[in-house]
Amino acid sequence: MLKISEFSKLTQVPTKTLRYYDEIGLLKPARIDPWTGYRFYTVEQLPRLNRILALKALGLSLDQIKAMLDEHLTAEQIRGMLRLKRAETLQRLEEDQTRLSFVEAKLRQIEMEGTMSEYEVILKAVEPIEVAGVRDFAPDQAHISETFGRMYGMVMAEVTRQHAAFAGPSIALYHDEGFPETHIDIETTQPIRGTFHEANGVKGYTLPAANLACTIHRGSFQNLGSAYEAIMKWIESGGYHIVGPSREVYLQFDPNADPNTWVTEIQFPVEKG
Amino acid sequence: MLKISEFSKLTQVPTKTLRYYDEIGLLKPARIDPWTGYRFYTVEQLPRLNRILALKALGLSLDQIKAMLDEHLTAEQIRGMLRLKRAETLQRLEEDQTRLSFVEAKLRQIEMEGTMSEYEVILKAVEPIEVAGVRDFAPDQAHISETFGRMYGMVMAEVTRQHAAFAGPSIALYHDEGFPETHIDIETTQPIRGTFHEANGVKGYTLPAANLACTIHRGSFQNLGSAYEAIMKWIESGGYHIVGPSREVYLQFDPNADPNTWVTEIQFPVEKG
DNA sequence: GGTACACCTTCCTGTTACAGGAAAGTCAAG
DNA sequence: CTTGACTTTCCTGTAACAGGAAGGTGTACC
Repeated sequence: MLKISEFSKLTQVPTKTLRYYDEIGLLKPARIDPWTGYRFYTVEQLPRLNRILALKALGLSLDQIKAMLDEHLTAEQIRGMLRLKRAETLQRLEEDQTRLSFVEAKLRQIEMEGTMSEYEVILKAVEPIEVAGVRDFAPDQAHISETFGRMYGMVMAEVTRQHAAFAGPSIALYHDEGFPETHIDIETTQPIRGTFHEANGVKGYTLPAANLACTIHRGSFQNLGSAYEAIMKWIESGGYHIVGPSREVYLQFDPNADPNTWVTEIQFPVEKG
Repeated sequence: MLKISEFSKLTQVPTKTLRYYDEIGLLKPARIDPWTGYRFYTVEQLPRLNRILALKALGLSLDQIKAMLDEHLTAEQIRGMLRLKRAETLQRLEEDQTRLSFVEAKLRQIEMEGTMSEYEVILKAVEPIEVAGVRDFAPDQAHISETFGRMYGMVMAEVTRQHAAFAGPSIALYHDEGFPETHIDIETTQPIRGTFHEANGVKGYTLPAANLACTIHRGSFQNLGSAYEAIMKWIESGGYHIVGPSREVYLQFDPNADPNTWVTEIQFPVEKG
């Protein structure tokens, strides 16, 4: 018969933990003095405690351990729990690996620039988006904004004509990889709710679901470049690659207002590996 | 001005989380209607939220993020936090790797044997232990127990003669690697408290601190073999290796009692890699 | 026999980053 | 005016304990 502190010294398990295991019924003392309430353990309880510690080292929860020890599960059930745990561990492993490369990238960046970056890139999964839109070529970089305006006007006219309800800020897509000088393949869309019929060159369709690497840019479009750079760096340092056209979401855009009030989100569909 | 659910849809962050961030002062709404209490956000707050999410993705706590954003730390402090996080992540990564190999080993074992094993092996770190002991050779396997008895008698006699206080169950050490047939290098020790002077062939010294792979065996010493096997398998599957003599701790041993009551812990000092 | 000190008990709080849900007030559409 | 979608605050629960308070116990020592 060992007092709790003796058992604790023997097993390296703190008394707090032993009392907790008693409380949740995972490891009851061999005897409890009914008068003083003192807990007494025996060396015969060591194998059980060892089993508990071993299963805990595998990452199982105390609830699971209790089930494994007390409700003598079938081998199949135990296999199931272990397979699940294996999958979880594997996933956490991969997450931690990307986390590690991001931390290291951020460290390098701070070493270089001496400060936190202006743009923070995050990954988000978006659902498919129903839109009305047009896709066309801008003749060259100098006429992008003009072409855009024309395309956007077409979309707006048709959306209002069909009384379609807006379902969020408008989104532009850039289908080229890189930044070609001429024949720039761009697309202007407006998310809508409800049905939409193709008319006057404006089509109704759905932007696919995607995992997007995103960042937010504030101010005029002239300085979008560094936002794009930040995303590129992020994609590279996380081991991702681009799997579709980039998007620009015009969260706040009024051509008549001060460009400093404009807010744009830049998004690149990416995949791991 | 966006209501909380609109901001939530825009950012993919649940309203619960936004309210929580408000509560802890991490992201206050741009305006709170003083009459209704409704929270209102603006797109200008997106960059801050993005920064929060990006830092969270690096594994930083909300407290740390708050400090980074609000108490504009020096670049040096930020570097420190990131370096710490890098170290933590790296460690978790390694832990998860060994955890994964253990889970896989256990899975294989269950596939083979169809049940949980009798012996569970755990790793524990032990402090140095002051002992009185003798080391000698047993002529062959058949005379181990006899030699042991003689050595143990010597130790006990000298410990009681010097009035040294016992400090735990006695420990045997096996210095050979493998199991030689003759000239077996064994050591018998008794942990004690206080000073001890070498006399009659019994020395006082200290067993070194170590990381030990341990398991508990119940019953007579004849069946110790499978306990040793279990530890060996564990050591191999975890990528450890043996770095010193194995120990047997006689937690409960009375030669006159039923051997089924005996409890022995087997320990191998190990290191990673 | 008293006392100091180590040890034991129960009970309460705090940890992290929210999730679930109840009760009650608010807003816009039909 | 009603309905339904939203909003608020507040309470509880999560996992596995750690820290500490208040009060009872055991024993060694003077």
